Amino acid sequence: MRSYKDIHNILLERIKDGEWAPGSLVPSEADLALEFGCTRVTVNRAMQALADSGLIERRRKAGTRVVQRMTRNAVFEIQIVRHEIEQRGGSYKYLLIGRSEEVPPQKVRAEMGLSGEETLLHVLSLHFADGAPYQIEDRWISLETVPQARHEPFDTLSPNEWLLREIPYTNAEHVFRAARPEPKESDYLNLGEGEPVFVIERTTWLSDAAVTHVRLVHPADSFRLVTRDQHGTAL
Amino acid sequence: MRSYKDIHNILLERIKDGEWAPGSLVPSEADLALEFGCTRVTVNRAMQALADSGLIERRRKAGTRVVQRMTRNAVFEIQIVRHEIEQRGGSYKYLLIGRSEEVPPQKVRAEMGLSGEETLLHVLSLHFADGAPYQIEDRWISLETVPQARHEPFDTLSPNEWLLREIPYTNAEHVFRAARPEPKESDYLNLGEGEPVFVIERTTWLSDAAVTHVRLVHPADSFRLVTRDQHGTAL
DNA sequence: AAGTGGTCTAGACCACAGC
DNA sequence: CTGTGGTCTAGACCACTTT
Repeated sequence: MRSYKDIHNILLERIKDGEWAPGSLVPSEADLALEFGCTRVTVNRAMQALADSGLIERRRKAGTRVVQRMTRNAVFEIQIVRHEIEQRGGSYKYLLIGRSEEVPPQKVRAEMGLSGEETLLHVLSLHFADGAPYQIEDRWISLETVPQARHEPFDTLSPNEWLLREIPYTNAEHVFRAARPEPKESDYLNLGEGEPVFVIERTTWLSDAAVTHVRLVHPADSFRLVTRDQHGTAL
Repeated sequence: MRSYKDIHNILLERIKDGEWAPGSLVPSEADLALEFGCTRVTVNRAMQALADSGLIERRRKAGTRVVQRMTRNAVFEIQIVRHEIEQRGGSYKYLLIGRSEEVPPQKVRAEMGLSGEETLLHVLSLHFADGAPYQIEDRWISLETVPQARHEPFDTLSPNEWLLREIPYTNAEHVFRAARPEPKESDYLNLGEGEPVFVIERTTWLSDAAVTHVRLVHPADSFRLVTRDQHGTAL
């Protein structure tokens, strides 16, 4: 018996091997159903999986083609800083530097899509790995969207961890950059002369309502972001 | 009539709104089928989509639970550098600096999983946006996996573009870092004093056979990597 | 043993886009 | 108008895993 996963893998091989070249038309579902001795629905499931991973494009009547555009997606996982460090066997420490309610600078307001001059919760903190500064977390939290944050001291639990626990679902936008550190940052991170920093800026929303904006600053010499993408093993 | 997409969205809302809290058990397929007045298969498709995007976890007999794991995925798209620049309305230029067959340094061999001392094709080139250096492409190509590359001059078509066109499918691994530029790089990119670089290292495979390893170096002051993740709009 | 998800079949109707 | 994909139903059997 051939499952739709089997069929998916067979079709995948044909694309990989170039048997079905990029841009070429592949047989119709009905034909493939005949070939594999199964229902059209089963073939459909296999093809939909391939379409989801972006390897084929399907249009009614026009049929199914192997994609020509060869853009690839890379996925990386954002997790709690503490887990990130502990997973590598490192020892983790958290330090709260400051916590206050302020009107954020224009730049932050723009990122979060805020119009007025509302005050947000501003939390500045440091994360350490094995005793060395690992990350500055400079965060703004919307008290309108997340009023519970007002009562959180953030003295032992980082905003990063608290938010990921509390907020059930979000959309996010990330910016990654290399940069020269600001003097303060250089100080906090205990950076060597001329050492750049790796900056991640993330804004998250809960159904169109901005939740938080954070600037994460890492020493370049000890930080790298890694992804491992396996296009073929999905499903 | 309720399609599986409708059901998917309804269930998604329940997770977003916290009606189904993280870690909680959600009703069985049979129950939901009753609620929505459709077949269990239809509910199954909706739930599988949610499981695929990582929002729920399903185990036979144990049932389906909203995930507690607090990680988020960010996705970015790898595309041809030329398109990246032209899409922003910039003018693109390509310059080949060097092309030779060499034994790569140990570090590259390790990344690509090469054991022997085989010679690879080494191509060094520059990509310009609006006349300014945008990216150094320092690339090694396996002539075993991609023998066609031997006959490519790469004088007008970049390896980046050629490979993305020719190689139908790969797995990839990325490393992102901030770094101080090497003197040569600083020279090629025409960097200001003390300006760091943003480095992407990518290795790709075609079914376990290493295809290529590339080091992409960008001036930090003019480069940022952006992702926009919409957890909810998939499917 | 029993409950839950995983998947298949056979047949059907619809939606869309080329012709 | 017709071919192709998109999806649903009703019923069935199987595969896990927990009890």
